[in-house]
Amino acid sequence: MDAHPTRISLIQAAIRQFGRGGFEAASTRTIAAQAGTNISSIAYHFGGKDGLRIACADAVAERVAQVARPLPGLQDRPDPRHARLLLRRLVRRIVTFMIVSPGASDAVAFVLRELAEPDSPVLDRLYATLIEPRHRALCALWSAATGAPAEAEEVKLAVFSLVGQAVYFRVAAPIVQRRMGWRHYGRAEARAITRRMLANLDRMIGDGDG
Amino acid sequence: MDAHPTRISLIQAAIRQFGRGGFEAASTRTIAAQAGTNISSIAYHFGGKDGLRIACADAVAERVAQVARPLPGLQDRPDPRHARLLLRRLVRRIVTFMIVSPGASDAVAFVLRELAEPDSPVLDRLYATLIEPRHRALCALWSAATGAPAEAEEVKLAVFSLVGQAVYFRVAAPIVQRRMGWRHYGRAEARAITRRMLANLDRMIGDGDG
DNA sequence: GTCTATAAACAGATAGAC
DNA sequence: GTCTATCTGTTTATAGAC
Repeated sequence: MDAHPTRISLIQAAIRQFGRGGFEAASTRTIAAQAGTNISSIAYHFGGKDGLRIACADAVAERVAQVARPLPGLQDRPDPRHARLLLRRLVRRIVTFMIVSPGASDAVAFVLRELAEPDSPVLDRLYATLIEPRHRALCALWSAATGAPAEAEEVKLAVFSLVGQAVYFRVAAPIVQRRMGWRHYGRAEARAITRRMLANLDRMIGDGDG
Repeated sequence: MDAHPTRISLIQAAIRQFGRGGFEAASTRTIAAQAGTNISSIAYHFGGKDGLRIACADAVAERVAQVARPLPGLQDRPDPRHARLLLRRLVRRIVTFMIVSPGASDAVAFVLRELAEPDSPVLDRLYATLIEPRHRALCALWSAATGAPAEAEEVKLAVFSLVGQAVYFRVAAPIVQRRMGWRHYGRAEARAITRRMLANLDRMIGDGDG
């Protein structure tokens, strides 16, 4: 909420550290040092390490919400061709965000770690603010593109399949890059991944019933 | 290598703990207690916590190698229809292994954590023994099914897309289950995921050039 | 091989100066 | 708000009894 510079630096450093080795592996000392401030600032601004964790979850959720802001409203139901176009645009945006934007690696790793932990203290928060609304929106678009009901099991699983691919390309980057012979994720690599994911999307949507 | 019972118990407990909160979050005390032995056993059998980490990586790689043993040899090149059949069978097997087999959750989480860490001490090992050979085999099958060259960029990315979906369904299980309204991953849930992934596979392979 | 006891380094939290 | 200093508990590693 607050735009205090120390607060922001701490959150940024914490997402990085939490994303790399996990919450418990990151030490408040390292985070504070990387943020260019003192350890006690964490207690002052967030009440402790756990408070910092929550603040990180909120920060990521808010950042993603801003990137995904111009999503078409759920109320207007586009025709199949338009829905497919919007889905393609979203896939492009997701891949671009995840692959090329700096810092996305740590943010995605942080979120996935929290999502994987069954009793993470921020799981409810992330699900309600980040996962659920966006997954629901994608299901609605998928439904408009294919004609299947938006809340059908098949549709929900299809959307998970799609985002799962993107998440994997980001999180498993070290081995993907090694297998592909890539030195890093740059524009060319992002383009190749985008091409593949768009092809997957088109085929999964098919000509109707998927 | 050794079949010493304490060794095995320790590895099993360690994979579980490493998979849940990450390597650094797991304490040797907890691991030893869960294995029903003393902390010092870790130093004795593995030289220390790092040695245990390596032993875990080898254990998972070996276990997967056993499950994936009856893979068709790379030298014989099946015709497209047969290749598609084999791919479908492999998808079934992968989902079954990941979703329903007990303990797979922790093993997958452990491996993914190591793969995500760019300078994990066991990344090279896991890549060489677990990732590369299996990815290569899948690419060969994909090639046989579609006609595309096995080492083409598109093919390698397609295979990553496919396994990425399965990994995501496993690792992000808490939110998948919440969104799907599932209480856990059982036979019915595994069947639904398998159905979706087989549909994805069929469409991605298409009628040829994918 | 498995245990107890302990060492040395590290963690997060906090009291209080400024 | 930010710092230093310190408290308390926990970490891994290890020495040595059995």
